[in-house]
Amino acid sequence: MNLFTDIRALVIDCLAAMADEGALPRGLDTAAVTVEPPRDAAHGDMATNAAMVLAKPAGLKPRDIADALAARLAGDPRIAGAEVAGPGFLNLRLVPTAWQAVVGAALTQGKDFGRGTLGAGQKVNVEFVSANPTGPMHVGHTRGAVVGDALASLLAFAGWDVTREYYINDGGAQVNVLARSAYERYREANGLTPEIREGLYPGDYLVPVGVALKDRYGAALLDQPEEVWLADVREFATEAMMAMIREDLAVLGVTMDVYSSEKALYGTGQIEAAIDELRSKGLIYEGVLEPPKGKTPDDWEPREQTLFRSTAHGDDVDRPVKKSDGSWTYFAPDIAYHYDKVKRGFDLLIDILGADHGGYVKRMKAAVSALSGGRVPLDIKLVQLVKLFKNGEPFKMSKRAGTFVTLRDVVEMVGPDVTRFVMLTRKNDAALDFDFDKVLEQSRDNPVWYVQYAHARIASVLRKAAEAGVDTSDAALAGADLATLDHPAELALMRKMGDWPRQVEIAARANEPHRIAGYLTELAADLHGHWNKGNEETALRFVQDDVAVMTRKIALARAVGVVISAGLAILGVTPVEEMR
RNA sequence: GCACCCAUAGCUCAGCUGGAUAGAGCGUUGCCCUCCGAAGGCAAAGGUCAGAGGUUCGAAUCCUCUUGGGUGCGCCA
Repeated sequence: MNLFTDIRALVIDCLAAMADEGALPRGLDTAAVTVEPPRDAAHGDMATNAAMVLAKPAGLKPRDIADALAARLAGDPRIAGAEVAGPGFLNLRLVPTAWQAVVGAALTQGKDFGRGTLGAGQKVNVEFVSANPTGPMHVGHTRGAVVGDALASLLAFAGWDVTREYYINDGGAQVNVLARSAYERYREANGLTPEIREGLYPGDYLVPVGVALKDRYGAALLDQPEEVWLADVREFATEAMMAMIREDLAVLGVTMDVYSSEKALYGTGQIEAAIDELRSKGLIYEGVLEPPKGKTPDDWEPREQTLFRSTAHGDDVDRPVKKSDGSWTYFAPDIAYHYDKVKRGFDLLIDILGADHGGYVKRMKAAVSALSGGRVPLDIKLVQLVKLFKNGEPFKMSKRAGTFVTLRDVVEMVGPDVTRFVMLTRKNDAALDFDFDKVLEQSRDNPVWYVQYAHARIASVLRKAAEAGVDTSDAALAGADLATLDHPAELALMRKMGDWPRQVEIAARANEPHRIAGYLTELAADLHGHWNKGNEETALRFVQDDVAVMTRKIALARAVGVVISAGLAILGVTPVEEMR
């Protein structure tokens, strides 16, 4: 149930009825009509802009439309009052039972409360992490992983058919570097001194890979030329890295539906097919690119290349798909990969990338636009970097070459729940400060703690109520008589809960899971505020002497708890029953 | 040089994809605190939404330009 869409539908119905009676012209476009909570709660429960939006096309004064609409809306049993305000806003007040029904809905629907139909079952592919399989995941990947996973959950909750996907960059030069690095560790495992030359990966996470290589090959690969061992070692090392990455993701609570391999695109004709598809649309040609103005590389020389006419689909310059030696650029397999996603029938593609890939956005959108004939939108979310702090001081791990702050480090220090929540407190395109101490702090300004504390408090009163003989099952609470739950503070809390389905929709529409974290923080603040009011006004407390009274109060508390846990579920955070 | 992102209270940030008097937290100031669960509560002060134009009934939000920061710019992915 979404009270806001319900009331909006009512408004639209009333407008249609007014048109039938000649009070409004027929055929007005009502798409811009909104029903939202007013900025100032004193204005009422909901506000609609209908009169202002329609005034011009209808050739009427906003005031006149608003008056007529108000009169008509007042006839609905859910509407307790409708008054015109400001430039033509129509402020609505709902009868208490309308809000009390939100509590009932939360209790009956449980974790499904707020689930929406915005996605209408359409297929969306969320590609995220896609870290090179050359080492453990670091903090930057962590944020991408969390944002992608939460976005996927959010879209699923909003009615999309979601696929979580990881693209393994196992086809480029960097996996050869990995192989050479692993080979040195293999030599080391055989008692030789490794030669970690400049440009190789020095991290000691490859030491066990070297040992494993020795277990498999013994000394057979020693003193052999690279041609002999490169492919085998590369495959072995890549698999080892992917196993490690999967474990890292598991630690964070992320499970992918599909792992796609770049390497698998080579030699199968898929890249050629994708480029041919573009060629058939006249978007592939041989040409020479201009050097970028103001920053000409030292070794620049004009070169004829195979180019994709991405400018025909909104890019700034055309992009090469083949290197000068005739091999594919990294862009070519990416085109093929996205072509594959289009062919798999997705209605929407989302890529989560690091902000350093910003220059990549336009060309990829151009490619998807061209390959899908404009059918499939590609939304690319750039995730900004995470700045680590410890006690307010910038935090760096030991300077030893090859060591950096890994996903594993972060999760081991603060736990997956805190990691995830904090990563979702900022919009993806803004840099995030992550302070190892502050995220564990038990205080008002730590949103993780604040939201969890609210949930724990609710769990606490539920336990108390159960001890006092209240049946605290959701089914029983849903049957409580809520009619007397009409204190302004209680109704305010219900209004906040009633906004939950709407927040889900807003967040899903914008592909912005961080909004869920923001909403939960607000809901927690309201719960705590309500709790504090109970200190003065005992009638507002959840725990009451009279069992019947307590049952209704507990129903309200539990309903808030349901919304918090539904929200946390989207973020992938486990709600706690008690604070320790 | 070009492209993309960012700029909101002293600090850290929200801000419903155009709505009413721009909101929280921290910090500051002043009161109150044996209260279901302690890790506080209430209130006040604090703003040229970087700047200038424009679109609109209405702009922090959209467009243009300027300033200041970040990222990227053929044969790396």
